[in-house]
Amino acid sequence: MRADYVTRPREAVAEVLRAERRFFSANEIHRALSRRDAKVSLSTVYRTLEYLYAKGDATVRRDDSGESTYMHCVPEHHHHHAICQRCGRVEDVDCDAIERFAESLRSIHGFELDGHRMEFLGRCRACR
Amino acid sequence: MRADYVTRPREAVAEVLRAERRFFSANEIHRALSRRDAKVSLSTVYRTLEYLYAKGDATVRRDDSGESTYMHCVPEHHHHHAICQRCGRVEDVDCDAIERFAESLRSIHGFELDGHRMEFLGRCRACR
DNA sequence: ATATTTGCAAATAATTTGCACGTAA
DNA sequence: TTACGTGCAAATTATTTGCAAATAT
Repeated sequence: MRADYVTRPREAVAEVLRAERRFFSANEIHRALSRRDAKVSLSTVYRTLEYLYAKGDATVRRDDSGESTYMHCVPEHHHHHAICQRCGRVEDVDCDAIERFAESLRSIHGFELDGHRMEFLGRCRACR
Repeated sequence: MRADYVTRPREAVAEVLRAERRFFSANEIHRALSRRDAKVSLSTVYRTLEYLYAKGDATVRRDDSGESTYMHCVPEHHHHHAICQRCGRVEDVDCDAIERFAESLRSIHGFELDGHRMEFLGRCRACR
């Protein structure tokens, strides 16, 4: 893993990410920083996102167009996301029932489970 | 949508897809065809996959590296996939309970649901 | 005949990499 | 000081597109 140097570009990228609870593409972050004083090269944005992800400070998600998008996060228990298709805001969805169901796959299909992934797409309360 | 001309490239791509119940990348299909007599250009493979998808004869999935992968399918009810991480074989997972849970999101989070996506990753019975 | 697909080469778009230079520790 | 991050330009990878030639109807 990369060393934990505290640098201006890293702080700048992390700040953009922390500003809103939604997924950002490398490009969005790059453009956001270009608008302000804080110019950071696109490749550094990519490297920083990778770094933050490795550190556990960000989650990744491939959107439908295949772009990687990143969201700030704090290390926490396993959960799923409800993503608003209008404002992009992300809500966490906890559900032990789903976890239990996932486990039951083993008996239903003889499927040894390593992991699972779920996403709920729709409109949040505010955007409805 | 594209017209339903029956052509050698289309038949060839569909044949590869039908041969195994797993997701194929455009490249895999292209290489598979190159090995045999049936050479088809990579761009045609892409166009054909898009065509098959539009027709409802294939499903798409972005794998973790961001590549689009396609699997042959027949029009059927909504379900989820259990994907073997070793052989790539895909099993369908039906679960009304999960559907109901997804719907309940509306009351739990005030989230108006358009759709949801789930994937189970692990080892199938044969690969365990 | 004529609409449509195909192959090829060139264009895009997202991402990665090599390397000289700047900077945090 | 010196190990490590940064910027830039070039490379890579997946995918798309324009267009003339081939083919299905």
